[in-house]
Amino acid sequence: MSARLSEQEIQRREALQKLREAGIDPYPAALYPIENYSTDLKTNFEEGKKVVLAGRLMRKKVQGKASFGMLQDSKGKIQLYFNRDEVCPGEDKSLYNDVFKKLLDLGDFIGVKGELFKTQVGEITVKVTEFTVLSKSLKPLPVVKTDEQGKVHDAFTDPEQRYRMRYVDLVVNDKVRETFRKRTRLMNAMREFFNQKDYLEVETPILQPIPGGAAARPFITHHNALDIPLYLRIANELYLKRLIVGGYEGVYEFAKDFRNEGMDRTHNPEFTVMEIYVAYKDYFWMMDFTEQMLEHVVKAVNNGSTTVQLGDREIDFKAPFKRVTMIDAIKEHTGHDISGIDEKQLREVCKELGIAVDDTMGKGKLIDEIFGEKCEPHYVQPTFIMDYPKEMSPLCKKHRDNPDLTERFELMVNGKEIANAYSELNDPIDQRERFEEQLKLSEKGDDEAMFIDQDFLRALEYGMPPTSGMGIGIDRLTMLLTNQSSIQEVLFFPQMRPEKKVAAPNKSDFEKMGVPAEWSEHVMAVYGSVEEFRKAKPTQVHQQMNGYRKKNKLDITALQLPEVEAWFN
RNA sequence: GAUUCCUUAGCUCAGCUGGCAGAGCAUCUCCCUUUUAAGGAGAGGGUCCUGGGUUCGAGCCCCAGAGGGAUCACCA
Repeated sequence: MSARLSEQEIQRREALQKLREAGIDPYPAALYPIENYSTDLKTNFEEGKKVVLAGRLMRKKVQGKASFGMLQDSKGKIQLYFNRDEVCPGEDKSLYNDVFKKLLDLGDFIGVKGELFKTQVGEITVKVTEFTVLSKSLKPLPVVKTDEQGKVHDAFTDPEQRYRMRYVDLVVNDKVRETFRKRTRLMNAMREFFNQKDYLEVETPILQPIPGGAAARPFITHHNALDIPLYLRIANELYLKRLIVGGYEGVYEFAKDFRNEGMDRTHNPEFTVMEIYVAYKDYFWMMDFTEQMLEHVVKAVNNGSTTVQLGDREIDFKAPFKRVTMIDAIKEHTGHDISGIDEKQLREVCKELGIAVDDTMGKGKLIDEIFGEKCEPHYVQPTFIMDYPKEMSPLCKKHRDNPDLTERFELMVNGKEIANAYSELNDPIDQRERFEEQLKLSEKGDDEAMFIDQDFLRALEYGMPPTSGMGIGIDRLTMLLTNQSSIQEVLFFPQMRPEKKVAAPNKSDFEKMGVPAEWSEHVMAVYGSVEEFRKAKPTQVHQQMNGYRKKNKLDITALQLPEVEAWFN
C-alpha cells in the first residue's frame, strides 16, 4: 500500500467528483437489466440484434466523434462502438464529450444498450445507443494486451502481486479465470459421479478434539465456553467411518484439511481433499471405481478427451490403469527383493542404494524411502501401487495373503501421489494394537505418529462392515489437469506472509493529537507518519514547522512553542 | 531450514566502469466518424524494497533486514 495516492488515482477521484456534479451516481443502487453476454453474442451473431449487457470497460480508443471500447463481462469480451451522435442524438453532446471521453476510465463498470453489427474489419461489435455508469474504478488496472500472433504484452506476471491481489489477476488474466473454472468443473464432475451411485455427500467437523486420521502437525485453537483445546482437522477419515458404522452405504466429503507444516510449490497450510467410503467393498473394487471416476472427471474437464498434456509428456487417463505391487516396483527399479527381509537387512539395502536413513525409521518408513527415492518418479502414466507395508498404514486392513502388508493402494500420476485408498481396517482389536504401535513410534521420536481416538475405537466395536475408502487431493489433481506446477495457481487465495504494513498517513490522525486543521496537512508532509512525528521533540517540531511555513510562504499564523507542546501531551 | 536469484513509474522492463532517473504501454492535453497489441502531436508521473556503511558523489559497491521466485531439505 502506498501511503499517497498516485497521480492516476487522483485523476480518477476527480473524475468521480465530476460525475457526481454532472448528476451521475457513480455507484447506483438499482439493478442493471442484463439480457446478453459477450461471447454468446459472438457465437450467435445476429445483425441488428438489440442487446443489453454490462461489464468492465477494458479498452478505450477515442477517434474524434467516434470511439471504440472493449467490454469484459463474466463470459468474455466484446467490442463497443460509441458514435457521438448516436449516444447523444440531441444538441447536448456532453454525455459523449465529457462523460465518455473524459470521465470513464479503464476498469469502470458500465452497462450498455445498443445493437449488434460487424465493423469494416469484420469484428462483431455493439453499436452503443445508451450507456450507464455502474461502478467507478479508482485504481488503474494493469493493461494487458495481446497481439495478432497471440503474444501477450505488458502481462501482469509478478507472482506476489498476482496472489496477493487475485481479484486483479482474475480481471486481467483470462487463463487464470479458466483454471479456476476447470477446478469447479472437476469437483462437479466428481460429485455427479458419486451422486449417480447414490452415495451421500456429508459434512463432518473441522474443529476436532483429537486430530486423527492422518499423521501431521495440527493447528491448535481454543474453545472458550468449554475451555478445551480444539484442533483444525488434518483429515476427516475417522468421522466418515463412523458414518459407515451408522449404516450409510457410501459417504463422501470434499474437505478442507489443515496441516501446520512447511509451505512450498505443492503444499499450502489448508488444502482440499475428497474422501469417499463405501461399505461391503475392498480395495480391488476401489481401484476399478477410481479409474472409472477419474476417466469421467478428466473428460468433463477436458471437453471429452482423456489425455492431458504436461510439458512434453502426454498422460492418458483412459481406464484401466496399470497395477503394480510395491515389492514388485522396488524389485523392478532397484533389483532388490525386499519381501520377508528384516529391518537390519533393509538398512543394508538403503545403504547400498545410497539412501540416507536414521534410527527413528521403522521398517515401513525404510521401504517408503526406497520407493519414494527410486520408484515413484518412474510412474508417469496413471499407475496403482499396491500392498504397502503394515507399519505405514495404521488404519488399513491387513493383506489377506501376507500379514506384513496391507490392502492399500496409491495412485501415482506424473511421478506423484494423487490418490490413496484402503480396504479399511474394521477389526477393533487390531485397530487398537495399531494405534498402540503408533504410540511406540512417537515415543521413539516420530513426531507424526497418530493419536489414539477412543471414541473411534468404540464405534468400531459396535461394528463396521467391510469398507473401502479412498482419498484424492483436489488441489493436486487440479494442478495435473490444468498443467500448473504450483499449488498457488489452483488456490484462489494461497497463504502468504502478511503484507508489510505501511501506516497510511491521514491528516485526521494528526488532528486527533490536537494539530489544528490548517497545519495537519503540512505536519504530515514533513513527518510522514504519526509514529515518526511522535519521535520528534516539541522544540524541534516548533522550529521545523515554522521553517516549513516560511519556506513555503504559507498563509497561516506562525506556531508558538506552548501550542506545539500541547500536541504531545 | 539451506543455497541462489530478484525487488527501478499504474504494468512490463532497461539502466554501461559509481557521475543529471530511462523506454514501451497506461495516464493527461490537443487533433481525428469503422479502429485491431500500435493514428498524429505534446505533457505529467519516481520512498530506485527498508535501514546503515564506503565515497566528493550510490539505482549500481559493502553490511544488516523485509518480501518474493527457483532448487534442495522437511512434509504418507
